[in-house]
Amino acid sequence: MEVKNKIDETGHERLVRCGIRPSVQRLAVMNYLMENRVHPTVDKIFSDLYPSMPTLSRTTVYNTLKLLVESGAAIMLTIDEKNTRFDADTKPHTHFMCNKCGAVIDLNINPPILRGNYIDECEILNSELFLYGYCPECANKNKN
Amino acid sequence: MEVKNKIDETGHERLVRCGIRPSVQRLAVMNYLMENRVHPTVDKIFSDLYPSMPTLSRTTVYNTLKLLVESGAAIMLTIDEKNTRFDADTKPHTHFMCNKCGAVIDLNINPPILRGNYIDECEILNSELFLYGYCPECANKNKN
DNA sequence: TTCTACTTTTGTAATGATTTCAAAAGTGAA
DNA sequence: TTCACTTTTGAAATCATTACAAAAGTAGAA
Repeated sequence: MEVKNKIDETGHERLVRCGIRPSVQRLAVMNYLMENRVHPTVDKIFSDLYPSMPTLSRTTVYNTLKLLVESGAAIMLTIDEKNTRFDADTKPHTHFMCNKCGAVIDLNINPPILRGNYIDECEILNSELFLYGYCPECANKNKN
Repeated sequence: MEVKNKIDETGHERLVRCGIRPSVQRLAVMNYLMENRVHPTVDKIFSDLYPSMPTLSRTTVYNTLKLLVESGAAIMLTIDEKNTRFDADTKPHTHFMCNKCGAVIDLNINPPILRGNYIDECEILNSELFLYGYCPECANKNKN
């Protein structure tokens, strides 16, 4: 079985590879994303980093995440209607969101890779497969 | 070839079938969605209906769309990061958004139907396949 | 080292979508 | 017609995100 979420780069290496100058703040956000694979929201990232970086600004987190996504160092997920979420895993994979607790989880099924195809004359560049339902914990609670 | 977006119900029938009392405003929103299959945003729906219903409130459009989605009379799409979009077609189908002009289009490919399956112990209730790229018009413009 | 130009961060204010809420209007049955 | 209930309305509040300009940081040249 494939190792899930394997990362063979440090945050610093990822930034440099993607052409991003590694400032303290950018490194903190990049490392946070690589170490916390729960698809965190902006607010989660900010409030987790803030205690150890009390001068950190929310705007910087927004700026940095935008830069990471534009440079291909992370991806943005719109699976959660309420908040944008971010993921350091840039390889195509499938996401699941629990309707009850809101957790966003990576699933071990491959999404259809359609990049480069034309469907109904539309040129496909990328695809997202989002699944919704109950996560293992909430599915169990539901049975009782 | 399958007829795309075939509708065999009136807006009134759809509301009743879904257990929604058909007020003037609800009927207007339901009919608008059934007649305008472009996955409109809340604001688009409101501003198109407003001229012929000058007492209509934006809040009513929000309330009504929420009710339609909860009752299964429409679906909500998070394909567009900026605005929630709505679709009267509740059958599983695939959506495409143009990276350039922002148009959201139905595609003639079937998304994987996973309802009822368990994947990585997650109970799947529904799925969304979102594709991004260039729509026919924008793909052509790109070539010049 | 100091100067200078450039990049990045910061905090506040603005924006825009959505929700809250309570009053007003509408509806339907007795 | 009254009464209880549902729905609509519009204003205010909320919340995520963006704009912006000042402050801070950085790095190379003199």
